[in-house]
Parts: sequence; C-alpha cells; structure tokens
Amino acid sequence: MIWCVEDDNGILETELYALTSTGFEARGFPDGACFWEALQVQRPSLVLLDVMLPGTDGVTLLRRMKGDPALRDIPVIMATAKGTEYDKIQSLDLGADDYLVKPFGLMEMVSRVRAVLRRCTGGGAQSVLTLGGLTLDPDAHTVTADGSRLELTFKEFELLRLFLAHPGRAFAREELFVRVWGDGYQGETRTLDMHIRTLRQKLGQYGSCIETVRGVGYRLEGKQ
Amino acid sequence: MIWCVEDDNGILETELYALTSTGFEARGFPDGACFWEALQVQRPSLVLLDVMLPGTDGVTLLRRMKGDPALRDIPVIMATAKGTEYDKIQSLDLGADDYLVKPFGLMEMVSRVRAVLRRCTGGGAQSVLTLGGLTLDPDAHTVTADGSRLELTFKEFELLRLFLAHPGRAFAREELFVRVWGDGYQGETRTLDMHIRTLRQKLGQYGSCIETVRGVGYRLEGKQ
DNA sequence: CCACCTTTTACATGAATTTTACAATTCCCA
DNA sequence: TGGGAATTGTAAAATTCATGTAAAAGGTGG
Repeated sequence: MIWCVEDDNGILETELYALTSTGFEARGFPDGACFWEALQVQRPSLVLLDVMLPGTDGVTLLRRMKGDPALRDIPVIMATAKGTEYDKIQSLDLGADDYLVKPFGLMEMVSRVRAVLRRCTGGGAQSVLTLGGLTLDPDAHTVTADGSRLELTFKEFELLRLFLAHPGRAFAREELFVRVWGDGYQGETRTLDMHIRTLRQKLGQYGSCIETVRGVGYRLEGKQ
Repeated sequence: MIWCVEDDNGILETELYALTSTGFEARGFPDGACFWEALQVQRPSLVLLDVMLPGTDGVTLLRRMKGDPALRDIPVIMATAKGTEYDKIQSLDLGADDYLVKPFGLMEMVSRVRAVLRRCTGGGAQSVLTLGGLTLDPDAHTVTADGSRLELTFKEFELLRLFLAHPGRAFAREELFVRVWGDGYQGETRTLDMHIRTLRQKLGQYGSCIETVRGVGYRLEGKQ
C-alpha cells in the first residue's frame, strides 16, 4: 500500500492513477494532518511525500516519522517543485530514501517507487504475474510460457506486464503509449501494432490472448 | 546510516566519501553539539567518533551515549591522532567497539566499520555465497572458481556479491550504481559495462552466467 | 614514483525500435 | 449486398540506441 501526500488534487489523482494501474494499492492525503492521523492506525509500505504542504510541511513530517521508532523504517520518497540542493540534502539526511523533482514523469515515479521498495524490503517483493501457463516475473525480468523461457524485448515486456496486471481490461492505443512509452500519442505510425505483433508471435499459443479492440486498442483475454 | 563526527572538514569529507562510495549511507557532523542534537531524532547504525573535538570531546560524548539506555547499543568506533595508550584503553573501557589511529587508511576504516557492524548486528559471520563452482566468502573477501582463487578488485567483488546474494534477479543499471557505488545515476559513461566486462573475464566459464538484460541492466543466471 | 584500480573517451557492433509501404480486414451506408 | 473508407496486420528497410570493446587518462595507496 503506497500513500501519497500531495495538496494539488490534480497531481494527487494522477499519482494514484499511475500507481494503481501498475499494480500497486494506493491512497491519497491532501495534507499532513490527515496523513498523520491515518498513520496512527495503519502502516503503508511506502510514502510519497510532497515537501510543500499546507499546515505541516513535508520535511517536518519526515522528521517526525524518522523520530518515531514505529514509523522510522517506512520508506519515504520526497517530492518537491523547488528542487534546491538544500532541500535534497536535508531530506536525504533526515532519512528519505529517494527524491523526486517536480514535474516528474509518472514512469520515473513508479520506477523509483519500485526501486525503493526493492531496496528496503530486503529484496524482491514484487509479485509474479500469471495467466494460465504464462508467467511474468518483474524481479527477474523474465517471462515463461508453460515453463520455457521467452526472450522478450523491453517494450514487449512492459506491454505484457501491463496487460497481465489488468487482464480483461481494454487499453486504448493512446493509453498504451502513455504507460509504456511514457509520452503521448505517437502520430500515424504502426509502431504499436508492430510490438503487439512480435509479442503475439513470441507468446505462441498465448498470442491469441491479446485481442484487438477495434477503434480502441488491445485487451488481454482473461480466461485460458 | 553511518555518522561521522570530525572537526577537520577535509578529513570529514574524505570519510563520508569513502563510506558512501562503498555503499553506506553516511552523514557528517563538525562538533559534538549538533551530533548530539541529531541523535535525539534519529539513530545511526554506527558512529565514527573523533576524540579531539571543539567543545565537548569525543570521550565525553561516548560516555554520554553509553549512559543513555536508548543509545547504549549503537556501535562506536573512536578515532584520534593522539594514539596514546591511555586514550585507547579509556575508550574501549567505556564501551567503544573499535579504535582507529590517525592517519588511518580509508580502506582500513571502511573494513573496520564493516567488521563492527557485522559483530554488532546479528553477531555471527556472514554466510558464504555460492553458485555452482563459484564461491564468495564475504568475511575472507575471497572468490574461488572450481577451487582456484580469483583476484577480484573491490568493485568487481561488490558486484559479484550483489549478484550472488540475489541469483536470477535483474538489477537495473541505476540500482547497481546505488548499491555498489553508493550514489545515483552515473551519466552516459561505460563505467559499469567496464566492470561487468572484467568481472566476466575473470570468472572464466562462469562469466556467461552474468546475463545482459537489454534496456534494464544485468542478471546472474540462477541455474548451473 | 610505481603499480594497480577505476573512470573516461571513442568507436564498433548488433539488437531493438521505428518508419515506410502496402495488404488485409472490418465497418458503415447506400 | 457491395463498395469505399477507416482501421489494423504484415514485411522489409531504415534508423536509433544500448551495449561491447579497447586504449588512454586519472586517482589512489603503498
């Protein structure tokens, strides 16, 4: 469970969206007060903490967390628009595990969350994704079909990871570009189709699980 | 997190550099006052404490720490230029875990830090890591392939230690930098590739166990 | 000052990705 | 139902990019 503390509601929604859609559970807080309150009854596995907050600021919250033995070992990633060297040093000195400078890309944010979780929770903590005889291991970065290893390229792997994280859900082409490529819609080109094609081929009998949703995008069929 | 208390800024920087570059988190303090203040909100896993300090001296700080039940079990290494037998005896009597005489080599310092941490956290010796005919002994700092000793450099050793500790897992380049170099992303340079290359060469037949995960980083293949 | 470890620089290589062009399919409406 | 438009599939070519490699430069410790 990832907790995001961020006063800008638009940014908060975006963060939560990015996290939930990549397989994390996530919960948002608009200010330090309600975050701190929730912290008394529940323990997140990581906190994404904005420095600039109404009321109690992020650095103060971080200091409080690191001063509390019960909360000290919860990993924290600080986020700020300021990006001054001082903030960074101060936060890292106080025990933050990483630091993001706004505006940050969602892909970067998610991968840093992954990295910090890996570092802190003693190693591979990501869950293996499966569908029928298909298995995707995010830690080992491997895919197997009925036990035999498949050699996927980076984009193919990311596409499959996304599909397997949400079986049955249809992803718009635009959305796939945002999620896998990190940037917006790539003009009129067959790039995406190309990767879907090679992915289908490499998946063999499971290739047909990736269905075309005409006019929309693609979907991984849930049953097998 | 290692804390260094040292009034000479040049020495302090050097110590911090040596520690961070070998994978430790480190933070420095120029005098006893700010060190003591920080100690009220955060707990280091080890303190490297200079005896000669402006204001409160190191031996007094050590006595205070050992007198506080909340701080008593934090390991302390004392450092001094004096090197008199009296200081040494006094510090060890007061509960210091080790003692360094200036000028000390950085490698010696780091290895003593490691040794004390090993002794204090968890106590016993570290376990030997193996994969097939490969053997890495963290305590002896040796590597053997099919019984014959390999001469690895520091970075090579740290890389191999990380791989052997998590066989099969893919490490992102960024992560390898954080965990072996101690700092974040190293610009566009071939440093990491270089060390992987020499490591592969020295590992001989086992060199091919280190697989390239294109677009991600490297992975030690688990089976042999 | 020497030896060795590490990093940098420059370039080679080959894989991954994207583009281009065209074929095939689906959909819509006459 | 059939033809045209829109959409997607396919194949090869082109390009981009990540990694491998080698030699040289830079540092560090003895």
